[in-house]
Amino acid sequence: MRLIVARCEVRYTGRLNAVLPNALRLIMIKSDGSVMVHADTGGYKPQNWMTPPTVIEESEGRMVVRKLKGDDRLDIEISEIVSDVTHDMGEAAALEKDGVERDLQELLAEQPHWCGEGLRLVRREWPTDIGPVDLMCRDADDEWIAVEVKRVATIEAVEQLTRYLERIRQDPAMGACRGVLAAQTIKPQARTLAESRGIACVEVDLAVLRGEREPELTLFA
Amino acid sequence: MRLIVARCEVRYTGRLNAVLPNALRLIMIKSDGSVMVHADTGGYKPQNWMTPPTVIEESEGRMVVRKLKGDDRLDIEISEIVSDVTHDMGEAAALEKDGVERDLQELLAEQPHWCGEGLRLVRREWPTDIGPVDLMCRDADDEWIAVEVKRVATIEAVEQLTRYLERIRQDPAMGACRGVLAAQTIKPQARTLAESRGIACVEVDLAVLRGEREPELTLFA
DNA sequence: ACTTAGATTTCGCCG
DNA sequence: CGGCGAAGTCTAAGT
Repeated sequence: MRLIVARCEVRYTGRLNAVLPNALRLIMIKSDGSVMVHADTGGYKPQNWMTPPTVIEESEGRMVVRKLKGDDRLDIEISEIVSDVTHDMGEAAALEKDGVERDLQELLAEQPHWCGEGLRLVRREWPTDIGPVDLMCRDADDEWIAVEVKRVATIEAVEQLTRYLERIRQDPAMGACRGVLAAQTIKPQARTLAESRGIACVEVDLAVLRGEREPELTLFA
Repeated sequence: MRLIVARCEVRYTGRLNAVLPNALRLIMIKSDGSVMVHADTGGYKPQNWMTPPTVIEESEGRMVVRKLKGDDRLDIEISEIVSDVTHDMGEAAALEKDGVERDLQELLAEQPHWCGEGLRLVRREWPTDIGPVDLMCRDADDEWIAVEVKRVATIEAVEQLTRYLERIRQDPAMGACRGVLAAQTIKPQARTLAESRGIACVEVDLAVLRGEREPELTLFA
């Protein structure tokens, strides 16, 4: 990884055009060809960048980064170099995440009763022609239930599930299929829209699903 | 800006849990409190990070970054420091962009005929109770046309325009309002859904709108 | 303070 | 390789 602290002006042309006026910034060049231009503020995001695969040309006071395919182009004009160091970092193992939507879906697939009493799983990722339904279940009366799983459920999740239900119900055998929206958090507006469309809402707790915590019972029992 | 190259192990707990095994990485700390952990590959995105506002505690071989509000927490355990430098960068002027959705909307507002023959603009950002329609126009027959502008139009853009049309048509005077989806790129599924709902699709070219390029005519005229 | 919509979204999976 | 959906999305703007 190469770290250059320099006074520079940066131009990006490609999907749009963008200009960074001359100022002191960090230019980070990774060994995979990624180039990022960071200011000392602005958090997280580089002010300008190019993702691999790239071709980097360097000449006196100038660096041109091109995308291997396409017209994207980053022009860095360097007027003063404060520091320029390179570090060999070797391989860094990838990030291991836990608690994303997929984990939630897996846990609910194992314990579908959290989505509704007496539910049993028929299939995960039930295919429709507009995409897969997260969980397809049947209840004690053998009625079909389509479950959409989200970490945070917004109005869009309700629209998504509505589209699926529309398609599923076209099959006469599943004309009575109901919808359930299961999420760690359900936005109030999403809940309102869902209920107005007859879609049930279930807020689930990851720790409870894992048996690490008791489910909260009625507050004033 | 402080740049630390170090062998470290990083744990994030908050919205989810994530672990980065011990390896050589760059720890970037901006003066606004942003903390990013970058590997030498992986482009653009830090492997782990915390956006401001943060509180940073540092002790021997350990750094704890907490969000000022909330339970988010980054634990960096440092086993070896290769380099640790700080640079005063001052202020860096912001990025100036050109070619984002707003520019597209402005250009189409000036030349609404690209959205349909004989169209004239009534108003940009036409207000409805669920948000503003990008462009509201009338055609040669004085019929209303609601235009949704996107850089890249997905199925969500169609849903958005559909919601607007639903509301607009509740007004008896606008009961026949038509919808047009205008974008630089329209995804196939979005086009299919739009057309099945009677919404017209128009792909527009920024360079053509600016008169920098001739519109492509029929290929085999 | 909270919500909504855009982004050079990026990223990963699956066809 | 393209399309689609998730993301610790992030970020800016509006209410």
